[in-house]
Amino acid sequence: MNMDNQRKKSVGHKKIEIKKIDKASNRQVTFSKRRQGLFKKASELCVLCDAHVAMVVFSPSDKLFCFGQPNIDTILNSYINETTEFEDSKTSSYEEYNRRYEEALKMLESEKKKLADVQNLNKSDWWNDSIDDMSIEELEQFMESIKELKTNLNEPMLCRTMEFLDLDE
Amino acid sequence: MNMDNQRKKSVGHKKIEIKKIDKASNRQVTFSKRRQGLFKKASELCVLCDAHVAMVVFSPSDKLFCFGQPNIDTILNSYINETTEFEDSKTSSYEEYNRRYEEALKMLESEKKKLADVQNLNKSDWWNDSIDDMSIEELEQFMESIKELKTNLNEPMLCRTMEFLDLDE
DNA sequence: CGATCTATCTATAACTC
DNA sequence: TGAGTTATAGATAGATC
Repeated sequence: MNMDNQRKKSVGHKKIEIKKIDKASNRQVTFSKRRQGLFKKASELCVLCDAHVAMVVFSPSDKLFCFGQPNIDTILNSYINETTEFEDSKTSSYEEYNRRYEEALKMLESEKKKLADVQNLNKSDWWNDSIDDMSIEELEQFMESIKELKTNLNEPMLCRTMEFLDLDE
Repeated sequence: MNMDNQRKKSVGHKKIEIKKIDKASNRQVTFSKRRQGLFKKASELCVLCDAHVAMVVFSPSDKLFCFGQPNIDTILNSYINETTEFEDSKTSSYEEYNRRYEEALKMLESEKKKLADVQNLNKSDWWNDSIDDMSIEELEQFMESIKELKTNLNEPMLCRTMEFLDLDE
């Protein structure tokens, strides 16, 4: 059965016991490979099943890896909201403060982002941005904008707009 | 090679394409199985490599599943500390968390206020403004905007834009 | 390190009960 | 539905470069 062991380039992978890998170098290699695999599985789960996954991984050497589909912070936010809803008064104060702190931070981040967005929008440079950078939602909103704008346009303006859209190139 | 197909109890698993599973029941089944598999892999990674993993999963029907080794909140907290600029990530006292929570709340309030101000300042989103209020220069600039925008629009978007401008009323 | 290889092990798609 | 079965697809341990 293994008479030709001598010509095998590799023994293939052996069954391993699930316990901490002793040798640090091996542990690091295995971590890299399996972390990759884990993220791949997570992304497949998202695509196949329309699920949302957020994952935070600290390596043996405490390096940070994240995965988030569609967006890690959004999902963590949902998680925090969902869990704080239930366990309002029965969690320990420590955990409770942790949660509320996290929540506040997340909201802070989100508010900052909104602020940045608004300020950006008002830089009056929006028309120079490539639409390639727009998300679906942004595009939808953009279409809505165009539509509403139209109702505000007077006749001459509309004509000129049409011209521009139609003519060059 | 497959002469005894008729006695196979199962065809085994077929290669599948990674795209959203159409049939909802299949999607749910696949979700359950793969979610289990994902959590198992995560736990193996933790044990084998001494890693820390936190995972939050929302099913297609938005049911929540969590995984955390050693503890999901601890890890998420580390993640938040790591990704935010706060430097003292190893404080752990109750008072410290409380202080930071209050601090975050204050910042949150301030950010919200700024946001409100900015939005107020620009109150009307531009597309809701009547063009009656625009100066000649603004109108010229607006036309230039439309023109430049057009060069950035892809075909489908342009069509939809034209539709909107053309259709109603 | 990190990429590649390959024999094996493991996860799982389709099926049955 | 949920749990079990089977054969195949996919992940990966150990080696090599």
